[in-house]
Amino acid sequence: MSKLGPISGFPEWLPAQRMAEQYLLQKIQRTFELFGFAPIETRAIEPLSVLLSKGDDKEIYVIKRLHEDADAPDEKWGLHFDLTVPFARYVQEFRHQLHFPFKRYQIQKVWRGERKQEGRYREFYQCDIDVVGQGHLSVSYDAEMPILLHQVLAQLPIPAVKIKLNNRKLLEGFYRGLGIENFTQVLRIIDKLAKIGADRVVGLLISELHLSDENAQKCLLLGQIKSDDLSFIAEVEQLGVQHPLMIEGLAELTQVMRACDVLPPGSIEVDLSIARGLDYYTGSVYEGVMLGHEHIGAVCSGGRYDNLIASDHKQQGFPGIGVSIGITRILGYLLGRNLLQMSRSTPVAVMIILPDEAARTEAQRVAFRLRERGISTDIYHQPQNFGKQMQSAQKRGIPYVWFMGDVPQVKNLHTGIQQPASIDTWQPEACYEKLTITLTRS
RNA sequence: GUGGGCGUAGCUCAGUCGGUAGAGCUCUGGAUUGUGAUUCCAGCGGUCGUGGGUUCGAGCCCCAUCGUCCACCCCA
Repeated sequence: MSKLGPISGFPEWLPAQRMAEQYLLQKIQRTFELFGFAPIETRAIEPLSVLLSKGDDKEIYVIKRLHEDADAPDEKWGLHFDLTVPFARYVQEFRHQLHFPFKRYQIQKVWRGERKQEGRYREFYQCDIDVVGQGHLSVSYDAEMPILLHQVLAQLPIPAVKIKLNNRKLLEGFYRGLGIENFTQVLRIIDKLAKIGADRVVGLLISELHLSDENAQKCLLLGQIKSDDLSFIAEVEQLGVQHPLMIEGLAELTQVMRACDVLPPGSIEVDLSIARGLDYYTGSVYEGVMLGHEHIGAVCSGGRYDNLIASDHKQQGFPGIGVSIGITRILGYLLGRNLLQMSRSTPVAVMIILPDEAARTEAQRVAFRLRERGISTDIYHQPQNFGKQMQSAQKRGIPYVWFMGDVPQVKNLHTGIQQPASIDTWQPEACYEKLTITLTRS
């Protein structure tokens, strides 16, 4: 026991906080299923070769047995750093048993070796959905993603999330139309626009990538385009760049924006500075930020990947699209700033007051019956003043206490109302039955 | 990994020029001998992150180290 206390980047919550986390995870899971996604879980580890093939320079934790033979085979494993790469491997492995287009969700922990900061962890949950097609995948799925994100996030007790939308083909075509080759480098710099501003972006494009003043300006102008309607089309065309890939991207983006008409105003916008990770995205890309809390970065993100899942020699490939919700980032931030109020720190809905030891048998009989009826029930651990017992219940947020007797009574600790109650019919009021979470301020 | 800020009670922090360690909240007990939240009283709780140095004397000054936060990098 040399190392006690927290390990940096590996959060551990108190019961009330974990209940809040489970609450969010359950809401998310239910919405994923509403949209027709099926659950899977992949193992925590993958061969290093799988992780490294698409992972760029991710910080990966390598797994090793303590008593591993010195001459053990070379196969090395690592903890997965996201859920998309393991999913790609999974699809390839089980492709003959899956139905395409395959819609799946996956809610699991992932691990990254990055340095801890607010909103940034080394062990955290990702809530991931993806759709994978065989040979072809309709652009209508590109539109389903932001709609789903909005419907999931809008019902959670968190600040409003704005989803930003872009398309890699549009950007790449535009840059190619200008004769720029190092596409991903330009993306990397344009992506910083919101953070470092227009002047420094242009400066970097010229100094680091040796773009001409004119090209740097055009890249900036493209990156500065934002709109919550279709006006971005004219703005892009006005820049006078021609390229087939750009036209294609523009058309896809338009189709997605049109489909998002069902969303309330202000919940989505086109933002041509959004690039996302530099690795496998090929078309639509998404990123969501909490309004008023943009500094912690994206709380959800994703995009289309047409080449992530390698094709069978003669067969067509498996284009996919997906998004991920960073529930640990959201929750860690809100809890760290005390922006969430949980109504209780235990699932218990009613606690039975224990007058003396002789009453324990009766208390257990009452508890048995209430639990049988699906009511989370606990018995106070020792005989004590009723005041003490009630105070204890109140501190843990338990909404009701139960007084045994010839005519049993139940008291609501929120309202102070005490009434006769029967173990066969009493129900907690709906608003007190389960944990409630409220967002304070913001 | 690189650079900067900060480490004092469980939490938030004060601590003057270097002179024996403080407050609020929390927690425990009592006022209140079976019905809570308010109020009042008392108590518990610190090797001042750690190690070294300067000094008659260090929470305070110096060095190192660890932790943490911020920026870079990258991302949920």
